[in-house]
Amino acid sequence: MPSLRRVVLERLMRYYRFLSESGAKKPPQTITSAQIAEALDIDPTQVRKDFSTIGLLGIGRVGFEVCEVCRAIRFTLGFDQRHEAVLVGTGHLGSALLAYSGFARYGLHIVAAFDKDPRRVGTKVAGCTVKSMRSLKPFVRRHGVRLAILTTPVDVSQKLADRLVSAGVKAIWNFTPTRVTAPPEVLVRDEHISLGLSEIAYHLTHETEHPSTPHVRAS
Amino acid sequence: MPSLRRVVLERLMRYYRFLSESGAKKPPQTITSAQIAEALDIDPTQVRKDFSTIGLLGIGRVGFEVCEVCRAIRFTLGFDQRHEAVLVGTGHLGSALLAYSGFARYGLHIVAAFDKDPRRVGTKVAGCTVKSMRSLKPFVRRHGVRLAILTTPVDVSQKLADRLVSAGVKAIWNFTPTRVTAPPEVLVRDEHISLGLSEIAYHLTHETEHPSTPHVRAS
DNA sequence: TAGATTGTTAATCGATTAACAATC
DNA sequence: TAGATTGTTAATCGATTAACAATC
Repeated sequence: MPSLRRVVLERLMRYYRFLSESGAKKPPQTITSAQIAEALDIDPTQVRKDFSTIGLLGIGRVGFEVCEVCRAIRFTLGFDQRHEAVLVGTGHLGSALLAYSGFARYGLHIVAAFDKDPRRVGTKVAGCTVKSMRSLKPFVRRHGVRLAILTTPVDVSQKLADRLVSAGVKAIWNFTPTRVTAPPEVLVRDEHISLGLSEIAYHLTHETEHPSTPHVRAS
Repeated sequence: MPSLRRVVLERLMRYYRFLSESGAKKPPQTITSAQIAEALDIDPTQVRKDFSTIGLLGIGRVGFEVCEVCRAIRFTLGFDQRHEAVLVGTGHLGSALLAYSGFARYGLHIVAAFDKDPRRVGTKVAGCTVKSMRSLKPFVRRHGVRLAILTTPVDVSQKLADRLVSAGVKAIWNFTPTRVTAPPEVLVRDEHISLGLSEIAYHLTHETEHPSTPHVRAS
């Protein structure tokens, strides 16, 4: 299977969230691409194409089996695998992520938290004991952790990333406002809140000028 | 000026962050599109095209004046305006956003926080007194607030959005994992963390299979 | 069977990149 | 002036949408 583009992965996630949630309420056995498209504001052809990309075949005149779709997406995105992560920076955002219980259903488990502040080291955040930065690299090595979540305040991001990469992580989920680079084989996903802000601020500023601007949904 | 696409707005934000940060250290008067492109991993032509879109002209053989670029981006994205926002939901993530001091430089000011939990109402979070949900609509109306930040746990998002829209907000910044819809003139920007997770989980799952996959940077 | 829905190819659309004359 | 850099048009690339025969 060729490697999937980011836009496709994100749509797969949206399908999965929609189907697994609505399935929880009242399980419909099957669903058509048109119904999914309607709910998520996506073109029905796009839905069928995405499904076909991950090897899902529908049934003519009927649609797709919800369970089968969910299973295929879980398989493709690797939700049934166990992904262990370390989190660095136990400020507000770090605590929020530690406390978030929704990750487990996607196979993500934060196994340790680290902080530079000695007053925080040893305390518990969301049931997770905060470790000192000194123990970061050995921990990652010893446990073979492949994902690091960066929620440090500022400016130390790149150095931290370098250390993590040399310790062996294969992906960095960067919530700091600083850009981070890594070798090609290490995925860096930036979640800069300021990117969202650009769209918000622009809209609020120009909203009165262009009342008829067609609505473009984010995400 | 025609309305700018999301990708353009996000690139403008990245230019702005880079130029205003690097300018803080050691102010170079001018910078070339190639230098910006190099730093941000963007095509130099793209940089020039974006600048030309917002009416910025460079100087042949020299490049662009950093201050002028920053000013033009600030003007276009509306950072010099004052944007007031209410925040709904003072859990971990809500607190993190309230405590984040970086918004002000983009003109964003969170003027009030609201929570359903009576035990939280009246307490202070990051210097902001938490108000009851009953007072949300009147507050938005009275102060003419145009942006709402949603950091509630789950499932109440759509109802809340409807109330906020009827109270007059023009944009919703949605950090909840639930999809929210609004009339065309109201911008909804979703910051679903799970979308990022799709890319992370996929990479971690398939990383060993495709060691030679070209590196695509996020953000 | 008839008709709704799929799977896929072709057409369109938009965004990115290349090329290059104009400019300082 | 010579040469580096811009601004813009044209070419490419990729993603989305339309069309429609195949299918259940």
